[in-house]
Amino acid sequence: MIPILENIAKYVTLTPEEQELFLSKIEIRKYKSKTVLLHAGEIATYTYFVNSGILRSFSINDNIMEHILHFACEGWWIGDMYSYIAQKPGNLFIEVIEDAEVVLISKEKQNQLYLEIPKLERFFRILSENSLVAHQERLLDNLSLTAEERFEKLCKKYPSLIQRLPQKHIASYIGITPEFFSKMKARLLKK
Amino acid sequence: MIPILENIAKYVTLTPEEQELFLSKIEIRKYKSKTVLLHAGEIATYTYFVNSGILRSFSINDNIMEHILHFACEGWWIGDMYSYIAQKPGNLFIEVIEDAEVVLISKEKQNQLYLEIPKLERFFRILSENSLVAHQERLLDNLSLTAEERFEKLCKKYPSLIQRLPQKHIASYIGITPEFFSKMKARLLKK
DNA sequence: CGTCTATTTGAATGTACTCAAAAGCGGTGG
DNA sequence: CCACCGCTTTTGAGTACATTCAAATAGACG
Repeated sequence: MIPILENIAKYVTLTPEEQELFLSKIEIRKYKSKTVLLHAGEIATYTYFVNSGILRSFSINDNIMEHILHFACEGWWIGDMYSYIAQKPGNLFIEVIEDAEVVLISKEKQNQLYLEIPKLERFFRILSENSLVAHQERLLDNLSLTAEERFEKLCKKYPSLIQRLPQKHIASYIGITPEFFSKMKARLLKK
Repeated sequence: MIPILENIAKYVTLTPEEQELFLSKIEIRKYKSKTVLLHAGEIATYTYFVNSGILRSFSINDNIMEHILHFACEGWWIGDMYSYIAQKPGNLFIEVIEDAEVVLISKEKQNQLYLEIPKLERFFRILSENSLVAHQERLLDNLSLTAEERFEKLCKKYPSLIQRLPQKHIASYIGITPEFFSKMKARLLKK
């Protein structure tokens, strides 16, 4: 079974014809690690679904510090939502962390799909709602937990993903410097 | 014009009949300041749209510290999205900050509306997407900016709302203690 | 094998927190 | 109308969590 159709099937049921139509609108591409699919300042043309590998989205402030918004491995969606929906230059980079096979949906094709398969409107509504809930939780975690607690929570939530990420990226995701992350880790191991 | 219909009209066009149907599914209630519309631990039955006044959503950790997720004044939506979509006990409180008139939509009625007026599926998709973008930006702000910068950004973004909020709530929203907020404010005034 | 990047370690620093106490303010009842 | 009570805001001292900068070490990859 095609992963992206499985993903859609979690929330809405497409007929075989609809599935065919959907597949005719998407592209599948492979990317090597470190490839940048979207640069800050560009207008996002695509939303991405990951078949294999890992992607990340991040912003850079003062041309120095990277801050990771999101990771996406197998079965996850990723993109610069702001730029994609507003069709204005965004602040996010989308980059490959681990060699990846990615499904691309263009804004244009997605709008066609909304009209041709109204069920997809529901699907992407549910997707947005779930993502919103996750971001709200993460926001509250950042407001209320220490770096150590945020790290432990992340480990419990995505144990297998953590092991595939360089720790500077984990540090960036939970909002601390790589140096502090290293010290924190040493402290945790002593327990 | 009825505010909530105006809000919907921003993104989708309802026929007069659809508007009537929509209005038949909602409730309008008035609440005094400090009323709690939803307690943590309860299952959220409603999503709220604010006609007048101000509401806030927040969580409490360790039974001590409050952390504000969201404010909503005239024309804004608010609720415990997690609890509402999962229909499980949530972690958020929804409370009135300033005497308010609120439109309530129940989960049940909303599901009916999705079937009766598919355009609303689109409307709430767009609403979720916009909210997601706002939360992503706030998350990145919390990762990359100092409390002072977050405060200045908030002031620029919602100048009129700020003036209606007690500063302990602003402090909580940007993720600092009321004491530190007070000191920070004194520092900013000296400039 | 060498180069480049990631991680570790340490010292000094900064941002924000905790606790405590005082001052300010707002609403309520007498 | 004012006095009081409770809550919010301010101020200060001491502390904790996390950063910066620098340098050493370890790892990854061509």
